[in-house]
Amino acid sequence: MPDDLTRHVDAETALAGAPPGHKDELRLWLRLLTCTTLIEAEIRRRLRREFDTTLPRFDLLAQLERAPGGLTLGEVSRRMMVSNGNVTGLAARLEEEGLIERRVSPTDRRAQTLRLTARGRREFARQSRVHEDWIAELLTGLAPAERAALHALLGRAKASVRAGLEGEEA
Amino acid sequence: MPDDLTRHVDAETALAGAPPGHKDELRLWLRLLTCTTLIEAEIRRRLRREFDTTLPRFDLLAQLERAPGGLTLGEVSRRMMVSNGNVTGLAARLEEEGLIERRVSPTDRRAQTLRLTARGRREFARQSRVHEDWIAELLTGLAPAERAALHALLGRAKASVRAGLEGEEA
DNA sequence: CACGAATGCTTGAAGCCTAAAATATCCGAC
DNA sequence: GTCGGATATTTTAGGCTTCAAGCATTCGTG
Repeated sequence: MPDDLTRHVDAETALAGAPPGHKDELRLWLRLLTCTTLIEAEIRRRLRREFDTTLPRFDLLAQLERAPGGLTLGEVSRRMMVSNGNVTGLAARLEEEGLIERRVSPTDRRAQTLRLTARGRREFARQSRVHEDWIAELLTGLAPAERAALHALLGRAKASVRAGLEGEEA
Repeated sequence: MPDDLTRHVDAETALAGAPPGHKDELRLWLRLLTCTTLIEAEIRRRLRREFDTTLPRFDLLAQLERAPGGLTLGEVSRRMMVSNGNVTGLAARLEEEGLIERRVSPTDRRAQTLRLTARGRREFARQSRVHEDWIAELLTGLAPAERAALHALLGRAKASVRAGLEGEEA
């Protein structure tokens, strides 16, 4: 008879019916979270120091940069994976700073389209050039093959998570 | 109706048509961020729904659970990778809820040690059991070998990022 | 012992973020 | 046309988060 693995598991876990050994997944998640947090904190710090701006502001500008026709607040909210109310405030601040402008949609009076102003486009170009270098710099410790492998595995992880999200199986 | 974040399109997908070029590292970073954000948002949502709590609260309890002797606010702040002021407020709320207690350190009157109360220990046990299952559930789409490979690559990424952090080259 | 630097924590101002409720508009079925 | 459900946005209340400034205490060094 091979090892009796159940002897190493406490009764409570065994009774729960769930397969034990979930510590692995937990460790993976914690490491994923640590990596992201480290990079994100560093990028935030540099954005603040170099450009006196924040990551959400930068992200919103990035969304608009990629959508020359502009985006509604709702589209921005979906792409940034944040709430609608969040975008309302963010857009208000950016508009106040003259980086974006809002226009009521001609076809739908409920919706407003956000666009970069000339100044916003200029400012974002300035920021994004440097931002891209920062990211590359932080990830230079990985060989190209490692980056490719990591990208692929994260793609698998993303698919797994999406499959497990509630309210998506219907 | 509340915002339904699960329906949101992630930033990376929205970027699929972005101008090509030299953006491997950027794509990798965006995918990493997307994965983390997806999991984190789902965990936050479930914590709120099932336990009427938040991720930072849960994380702080988790830190204390792992440190039976208690931790000072500063140690908690370092382990959670958040600011001191953040922990001050978080601890105040948890203490108010009776889940943790604070005690002035006998050896250093500046420092305060945080500990779980009996109730805090019970509550965290209840939450963490389920939390662990959630994580495992979200990552079941990955084969064990994939999880191991991802864990290793993230370890490499973490090392790369740490090497690139400012003020750490000395 | 004294004093300046370092450490532990708190406070305050500002911004980020969510969920839920409220408002306005659109659209389709009758 | 009009009514009801869906959609786009804003508002509100509350929590999270940071940075910077400030207070209290400790430590190292002269």
